[in-house]
Amino acid sequence: MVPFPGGAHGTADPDRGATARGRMFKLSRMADYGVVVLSRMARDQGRVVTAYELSERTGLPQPTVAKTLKLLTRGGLLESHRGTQGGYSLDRAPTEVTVSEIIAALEGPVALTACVDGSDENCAVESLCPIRGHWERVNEAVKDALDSVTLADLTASQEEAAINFGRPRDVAVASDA
Amino acid sequence: MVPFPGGAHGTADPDRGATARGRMFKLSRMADYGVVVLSRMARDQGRVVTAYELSERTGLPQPTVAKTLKLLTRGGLLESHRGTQGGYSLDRAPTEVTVSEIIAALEGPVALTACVDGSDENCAVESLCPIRGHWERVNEAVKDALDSVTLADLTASQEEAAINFGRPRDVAVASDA
DNA sequence: CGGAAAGGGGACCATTTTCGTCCTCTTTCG
DNA sequence: CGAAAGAGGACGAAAATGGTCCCCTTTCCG
Repeated sequence: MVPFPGGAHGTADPDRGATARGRMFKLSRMADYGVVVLSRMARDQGRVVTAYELSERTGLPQPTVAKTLKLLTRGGLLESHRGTQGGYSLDRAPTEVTVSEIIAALEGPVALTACVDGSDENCAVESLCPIRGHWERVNEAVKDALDSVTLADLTASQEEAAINFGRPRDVAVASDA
Repeated sequence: MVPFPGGAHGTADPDRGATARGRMFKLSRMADYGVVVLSRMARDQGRVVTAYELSERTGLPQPTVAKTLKLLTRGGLLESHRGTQGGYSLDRAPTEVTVSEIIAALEGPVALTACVDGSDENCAVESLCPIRGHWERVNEAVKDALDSVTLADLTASQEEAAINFGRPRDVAVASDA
């Protein structure tokens, strides 16, 4: 299968010599698509675009883009217009859309472990479990972090980003908080 | 299989009516184990314990605990002692161990998308991709958040937590912005 | 000096998630 | 009323995760 290798940003990375296998906080590919799509929409903010047009413009497969758009709509990030001449529009300014919302729309609400979010069932080590509920602190921290970054932040200076393709990532380790 | 239902905190949660299926930032179960194990070790800080003892004390299966301990050791969070009378010890104070480190040891370094961490390969929508490198900001934010919570924070007032077993989750996903 | 108690490092398999696609229904414009 | 869109969900293939096991090395102790 794999219609376009590695998705939007290439997750095809069979082995890396890291400490452990994966990548901590692996953002789902859907979320990635979400941002790509939203960013593209931000360029003609307010305008109504169809899923098909967006798929063309982003280079992502149409069915996937459609799915993404549906989820973003449910999440309250897009306004949908049905019927002929329909499509989707971004009615909020990119500065008003947080990454947290985007991810929440595509992956569900923020919650790290099961015992964080109200499932009081089957904790096999109930009596011993020393954490019980303390992941919430972490949860909060992450949520706050995600709330602090907006779609606009991600979209900003995209030209620059295009130019710097292949750059050493000096950008990292910015903000203090 | 499923030797002990739902792992340390119970991930058995077939369906929830949330916007999307999953749980944003699903922390891997390994990380959960890691914290459980480390917390238990923190109780007799400095003392050397065997994987077997820890498995008994936490209620988690021995092989899994062993694996977890190995990873934590590689990650530099534990000191291991081989041979008879060997075991593991926590030589840093719980206040000096960040959640970020724990997760990194068990899941790999912080990185949200592939194009964040220096892999400049196969971005299917290279020319169109408006983000290219801007996830780094998010990445940073999350990393910082994780750096700000220590093992001590998670372990603190565990008695209290035990009492609040089954509480309504007012804490979760609170904060506004 | 040899055996038993530990940990080290992987291989391996089963289960769970994720994701990408498709199909059918509803809405709305012309 | 018909065509162009979105809504919603079912499904199947592929990938990630997790849990176990096995064999090797180290070290203590008799």
